[in-house]
Amino acid sequence: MSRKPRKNEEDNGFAAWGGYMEAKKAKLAEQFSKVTVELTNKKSDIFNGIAILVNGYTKPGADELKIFMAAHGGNYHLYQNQGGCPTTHIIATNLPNVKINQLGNIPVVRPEWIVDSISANKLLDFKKYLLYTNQSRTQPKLNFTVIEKDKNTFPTNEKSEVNKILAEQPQKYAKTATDPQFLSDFYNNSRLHLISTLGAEFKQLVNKLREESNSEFPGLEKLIRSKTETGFNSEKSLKSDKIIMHIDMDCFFVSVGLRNRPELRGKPIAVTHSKSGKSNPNGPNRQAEVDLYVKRLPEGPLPKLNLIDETSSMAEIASCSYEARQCGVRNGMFMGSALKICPNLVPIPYDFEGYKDVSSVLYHTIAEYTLDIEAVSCDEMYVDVTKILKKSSITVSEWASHIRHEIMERTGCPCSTGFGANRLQARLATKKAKPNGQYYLEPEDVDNYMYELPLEDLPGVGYATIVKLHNLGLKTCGDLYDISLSTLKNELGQKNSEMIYDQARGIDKKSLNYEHERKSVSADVNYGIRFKNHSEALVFLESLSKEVYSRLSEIKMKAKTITLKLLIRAEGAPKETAKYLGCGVCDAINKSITTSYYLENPQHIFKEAKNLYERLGIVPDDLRGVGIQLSKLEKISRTNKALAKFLNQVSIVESNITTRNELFDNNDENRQNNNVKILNIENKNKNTGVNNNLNSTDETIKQEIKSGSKQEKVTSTASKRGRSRGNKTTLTKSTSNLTNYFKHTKNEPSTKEFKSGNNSIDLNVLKELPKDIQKEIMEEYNLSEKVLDKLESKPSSVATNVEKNVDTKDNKNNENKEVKKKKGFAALTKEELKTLLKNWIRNQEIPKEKDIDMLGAFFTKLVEERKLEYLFSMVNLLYRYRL
DNA sequence: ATCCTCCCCTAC
DNA sequence: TAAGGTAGGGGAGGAT
Repeated sequence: MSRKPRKNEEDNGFAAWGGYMEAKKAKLAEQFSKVTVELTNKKSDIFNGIAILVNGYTKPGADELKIFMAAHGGNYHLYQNQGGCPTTHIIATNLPNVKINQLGNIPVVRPEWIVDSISANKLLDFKKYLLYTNQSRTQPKLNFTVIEKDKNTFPTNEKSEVNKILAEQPQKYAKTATDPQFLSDFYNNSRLHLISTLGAEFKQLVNKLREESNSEFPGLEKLIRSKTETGFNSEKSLKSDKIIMHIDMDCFFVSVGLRNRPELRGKPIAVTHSKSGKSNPNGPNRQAEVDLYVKRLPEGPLPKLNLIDETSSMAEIASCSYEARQCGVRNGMFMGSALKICPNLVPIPYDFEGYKDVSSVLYHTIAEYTLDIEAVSCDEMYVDVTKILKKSSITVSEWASHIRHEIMERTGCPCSTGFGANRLQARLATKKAKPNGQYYLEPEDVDNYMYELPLEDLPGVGYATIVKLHNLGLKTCGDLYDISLSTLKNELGQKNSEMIYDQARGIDKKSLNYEHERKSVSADVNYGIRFKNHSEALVFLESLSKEVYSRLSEIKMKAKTITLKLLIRAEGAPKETAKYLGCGVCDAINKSITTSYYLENPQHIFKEAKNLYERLGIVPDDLRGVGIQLSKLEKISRTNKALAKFLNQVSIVESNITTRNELFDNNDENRQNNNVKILNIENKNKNTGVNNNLNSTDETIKQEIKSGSKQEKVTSTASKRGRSRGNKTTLTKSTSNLTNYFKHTKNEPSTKEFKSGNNSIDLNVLKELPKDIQKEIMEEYNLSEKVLDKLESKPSSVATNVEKNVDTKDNKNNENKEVKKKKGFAALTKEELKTLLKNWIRNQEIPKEKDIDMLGAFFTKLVEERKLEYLFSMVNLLYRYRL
């Protein structure tokens, strides 16, 4: 029964690794402490010819690695083979299965390679830093056989539906969603995806900057100083309570693309995937699809479709220059169509990294003046400049010139700014200011300006709304002045009518929203979806589940509602779409379910998505689009509060140990009082269990514990079940409850478990419990002592989900051990975590704050995921090794 | 009334 | 060839 700590095993614990990184980081601290606005000084050329792509979470993080590469002559790729330049190395510490098949023959290297190379001031051999030591540099380009090989090469989940079905795949892949590489290929090339994700990122950035702000604005201070020097004309008073600025980059993608192509300035330019303006001459006849599309449009003016012929490119124009707009070219137009009205139109490729960089500079530039920013998208925001104008006493026009000049200087891209008393007026002013201009729609001009304004210029008035308004005979905002609100309501509904009614008069009651709160997370693919059968569709659904989960976990949230969004080929629509691999004319089917538990891992999401999919009874052949949306979101506990939260949930009933600090305070007095009696589980996460069969009365177990001088208040569902309780809880009763817990919270059976009727108990957990509790459980289950003795001789390994992906054969491999440590607690084996905790306690080491937070987060996760067996054994260890 | 689900619409 | 995503506001109509 002895659970003595093994000696000297794995002395390179987490703390040691942390120290390693700290030392390296300290040395290079100045290089990444600055915001990305500042260009890092070139330090060396050691990474000449190296182009890295960072995959997933790494330490140091992607932002830091990016700066390292920039400072030492290397390239940083946002997506594979960016700009036609081959990616030479993938940097990762933890590669989810979903991404393994996407890497081709590019070596996957741990980030220490970068850090160590910089420390050594020379390029070290990356082979020593390979994430997977048996990865071959000479692997041929991704094909079926390689996928098979990869299956053996990388640790993958045997049960994975993906792998099962991959094995049944035919030898040939189209560039469709059945290709394992498809999802990343698609997202790496989707402008709309980029726009969406960047938009969300910058909203988050504003939140973060506001949170971390020390209320110092160096730009503003400098402006105030220079104003007194140069004697700007001061403005006595502002024309409205507030002055709102709307700022928008001019044809953003084009401007970024032209930074390094000055020779193209002044020409009609289009950012598009199409190079030749032509599509496959053997493609399908397009007329049938166009006809059907027109047929399904609402009554009203038709969009321009006459420019589509059988071979012109249907690649969309993401952004076009003002010269192109003069010919009638518009964003979103097909390249082939645009070329017909503008034969000189010059196509330029996307530069996704450039967009990101320029956006970042834009936001950080504004943030030097104020944080009263509402991010709209990567190239557009609203800013309350009232304070800026008051403090610096400059005019709207002076400020506009100043900030536009600064943005041009720092980004190389022009922007336009509009000003007004509210966001609507500011926004309309920007429209007038463009391109590369500024305009202040002053209060006294608003009425005149609005009267003439076409209704389609109002934000929120799009195609469908304008059709309805035109059908009512309404063209301009002025036309609305003669109409009653109720007439409008019949067509447009309550809120929309009020909004348009107000806006037509220049009124906008909505104030700027500085703190953005996410309400949903989704991942949609309506391109390249061509499935022959349900299996293919489900494989894709599984990878999409992982994708949407990774987005959910990035924002540290969990969800209660999942919506499956499908596009189905419309009746009569040709099977082969006009646009290559497009979705064609479709009907949308959405189905959602609100779950009784939190969706917080990819398995949950896939399970529910699969259910919804099956319930919809789709013909897989007709599927043209798939999306998963998660809503009813809730924040997962913040990591820095995680341990505290955990300790509230699981009160450690031990004489003096009640707080986080005391838990790790290893003084002698405490050690003597460590007569651990029982864990007090206060289950606040009623609905977080993965186990749907959880008996609700067993969900909440609260126990009153007598703990030294402290006595805690109790409300227990045990009493509802008629259990006897007093204000003292005896060991026996507590243990009963604990035993009960084991019976009902088991989600998936562990590898080693004992069945007793419908109940099962994990022997490894049992083994970790205090002896007296063990005894009682064993009595209840009629287990003999021999069971545990047997176990004692074998290495302990509880098969929890936490460990499933860890390849045990790697345990002897030091390099891989180090890898695991970097992944955080969730990826450590039980033994490794045990050793880590043990070392902390034995060495009387006070763990680093971040380690404690990480541990707390990990424990909280275990509670929420109902991996209580694992949790109990870990917590128990904390006490045990203190004895 | 108020909520929920399933849409539709709009914006970038 | 081509990369037709994503979040949020809101309405209709049924459930409570």
